[in-house]
Amino acid sequence: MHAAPTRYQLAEIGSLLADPSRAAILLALVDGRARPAGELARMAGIAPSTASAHLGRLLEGGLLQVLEQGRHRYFRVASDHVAQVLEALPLLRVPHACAPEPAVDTRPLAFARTCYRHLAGRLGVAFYEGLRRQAWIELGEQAVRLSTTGAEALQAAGLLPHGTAGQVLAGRGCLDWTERRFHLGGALGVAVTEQLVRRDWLRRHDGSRALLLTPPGRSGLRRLGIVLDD
Amino acid sequence: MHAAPTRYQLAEIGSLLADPSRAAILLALVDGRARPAGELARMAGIAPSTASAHLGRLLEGGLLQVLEQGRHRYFRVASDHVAQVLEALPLLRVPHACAPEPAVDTRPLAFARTCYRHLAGRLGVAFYEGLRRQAWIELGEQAVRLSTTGAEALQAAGLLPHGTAGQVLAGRGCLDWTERRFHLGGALGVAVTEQLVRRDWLRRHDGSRALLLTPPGRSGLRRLGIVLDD
DNA sequence: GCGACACTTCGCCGGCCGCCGAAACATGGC
DNA sequence: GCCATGTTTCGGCGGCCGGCGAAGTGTCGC
Repeated sequence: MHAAPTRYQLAEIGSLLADPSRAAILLALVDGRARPAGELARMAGIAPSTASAHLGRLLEGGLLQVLEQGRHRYFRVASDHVAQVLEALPLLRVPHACAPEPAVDTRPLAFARTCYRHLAGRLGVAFYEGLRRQAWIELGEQAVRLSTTGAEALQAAGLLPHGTAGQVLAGRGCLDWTERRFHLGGALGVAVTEQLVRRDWLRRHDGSRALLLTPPGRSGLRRLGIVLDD
Repeated sequence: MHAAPTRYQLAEIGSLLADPSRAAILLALVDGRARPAGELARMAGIAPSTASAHLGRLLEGGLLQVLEQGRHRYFRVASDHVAQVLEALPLLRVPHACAPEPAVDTRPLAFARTCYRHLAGRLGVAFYEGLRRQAWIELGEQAVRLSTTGAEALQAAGLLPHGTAGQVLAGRGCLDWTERRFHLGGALGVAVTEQLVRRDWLRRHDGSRALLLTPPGRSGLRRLGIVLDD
């Protein structure tokens, strides 16, 4: 069972986030990819020795996982939960009244990108809406499930990974910070997004979280009843 | 619009949580009550001057609000969002595999308590289930709404505050750390819980978050179709 | 008005922590 | 084996921050 949090637990988590360099490392990892220590040091703008210390603390604190491969050590966030909280935390300071400014449209990022490891941006919202309109997903308390017809449709389109036919994949609505609307997150969102990339409907834009919609992807999505307004 | 979080924003939030005394202050306030500075100093075990500095920082950082009343200053958390995140943060360290231990039943707290300012514990879960079974609430992506029949039923039972007849009160499913099931949170949960206390169906146990179910409360809830299994 | 009280501001101290460079350690390629 | 590369360990430095008590500001009650 979860105990009620103590001041020390809370402070320890806080300490892990409290340093700009550690925060930079975590933010570099929210896209879900695993990166080696040296690269993270460069991204955070600190010496490798310093980064090593930070990574050790984040590891110890359970926020990161490490994959050892020869002389490299690849780090990634320990769970979706971590990425989710990292994206939600800075919203605390905006006490609800976040004026709906029209916002500069930072093009490719606003159109399609990964949020943690699932599809976000305008395309992510359109995808989610398409699923919902056709009753391919069902909404729960804080979760989203594929309906029977939805599972069949996505399976037929090749958007579900192999061996998940019978499984119940749970997702969650994830609020988009550019669109202010929901898109599909959670394990289901990750699985579908991976398939979209694997089938080359979407292509990763290297060095960025942006995603490029390919021509076959565009027509494939249209066949699935997903409407893009541009 | 929300910008993508920067390392500095994240680090600043982290810094606010990083100190055990500040964490103690925040945890003392998660029940949603407003407390004066001196009391918080005692609860955290620090000198009033030290507490004053901490409270200033938490205020500045937007995590707390202050209500000035004469020579007292009452502090409370700035939003439900803050309390929600405070309860969720320590779960980060448990990397998902939280073994479902039978758990020591810390009696009154497990039966009924406030979580932020809404009803939680076994009674909270039963209440939520009762509403759901009778289709008095409708589930959305991350929100919960009263259905028309639900609004009528709660109104008739006197569990909605005055002047909210026409309003749409939004709630949310809130995962219970003792029950591992959902109960009713958000503005709707707070409003209903306040009415439950005001009508003396529930009574606050002073100095604790525990709530006592009174005999009229027990029969009232039974009339509402809420089943208690004890 | 004049204490009592609640809280804040100020100045000072001590410790923790992040930073780096140098050196050590490990791995892979030749 | 030997060098190049990736990463960690260690020592030392500097700054930040939390702690307190004393003094200052504001409010209530008589």
